[in-house]
Amino acid sequence: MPEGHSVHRIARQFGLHFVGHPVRVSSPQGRFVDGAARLDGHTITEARAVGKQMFLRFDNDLWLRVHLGIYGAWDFAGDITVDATVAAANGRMGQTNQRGTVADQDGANGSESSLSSIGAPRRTRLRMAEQEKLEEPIDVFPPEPIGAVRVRLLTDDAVADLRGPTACEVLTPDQVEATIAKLGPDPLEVDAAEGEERFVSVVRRKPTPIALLLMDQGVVSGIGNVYRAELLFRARLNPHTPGKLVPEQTLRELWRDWTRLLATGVATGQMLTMDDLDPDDYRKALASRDDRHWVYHRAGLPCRVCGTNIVMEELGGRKLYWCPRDQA
DNA sequence: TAATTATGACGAC
DNA sequence: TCGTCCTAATTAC
Repeated sequence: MPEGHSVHRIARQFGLHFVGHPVRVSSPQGRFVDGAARLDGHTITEARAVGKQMFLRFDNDLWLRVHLGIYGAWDFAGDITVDATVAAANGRMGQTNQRGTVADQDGANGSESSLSSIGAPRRTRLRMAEQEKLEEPIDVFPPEPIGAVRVRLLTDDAVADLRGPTACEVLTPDQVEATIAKLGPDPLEVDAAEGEERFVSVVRRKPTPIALLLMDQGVVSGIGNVYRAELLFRARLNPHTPGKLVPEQTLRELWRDWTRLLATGVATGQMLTMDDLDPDDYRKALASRDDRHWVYHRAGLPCRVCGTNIVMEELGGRKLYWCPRDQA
């Protein structure tokens, strides 16, 4: 799935172009007709991300909860925002004048600056999932829904189509609160010190391998299989170490590193887990998933630090990648 | 054209 | 621990 960074970016897209607007809500696929009817015609008042879940609040005090699961995606079209890093990663720099709104951004460290609105309105089409992909511009607004669209949110200027979610449901405020209460801290949602204390105290009580705890959304929110593998390598921590045996200082550093990686991910739209790349390696990292990580998806390839072959094993039904030497 | 894969999570045993 | 659900892109044949 879209790990935590993507969900925050999607929530931001909704914040920019849907919050404050009345929306037509429909289910072209037909599997969310009743839910859509409860929201249709209402104005979105808030877009919020916690971990891998997004919550949209409507002015009738109902919420839409969406979890993209392993392959869900949002397709946006119309007046939407594409930031410069994503445009660059899609090889579309210099063509943005025909593609709606582009947000300027510092390339290498990904900090945001101004928004610049350029060119033809309501033309851009952007898929937001674990990656973001700029598609061919639309020629009529709104475009016909393509494929299995569970829910369509339509304003005068923008449309968002949801496909393949693992969860898409209407919730009351109490139900939203209960859902969020079950989640571990999200660095972008909680006070930094409080989040760190919650994370450390929960992990220190458990005999479970740290690799499983990092993926447990009740322990910490937003980490998926890529960030999990990369965080453990960055900490040079053996994935099988029981939570209670990980030194407290290491756990604090893990939390802070997650905070950093998440911020970078939200800023750039990419899971860039190798720091301080030179410009050439940075371009490679943007261009290819396989040049972006220390260990993820590198089974059998030499470790970038020590040259030992990266190991892949199944743990809890998911693939775990790690360096048996550096993370001994 | 079919099989495979994917950055989740849940419920039944 | 296993099966199941949701969809699309990629790879194999």
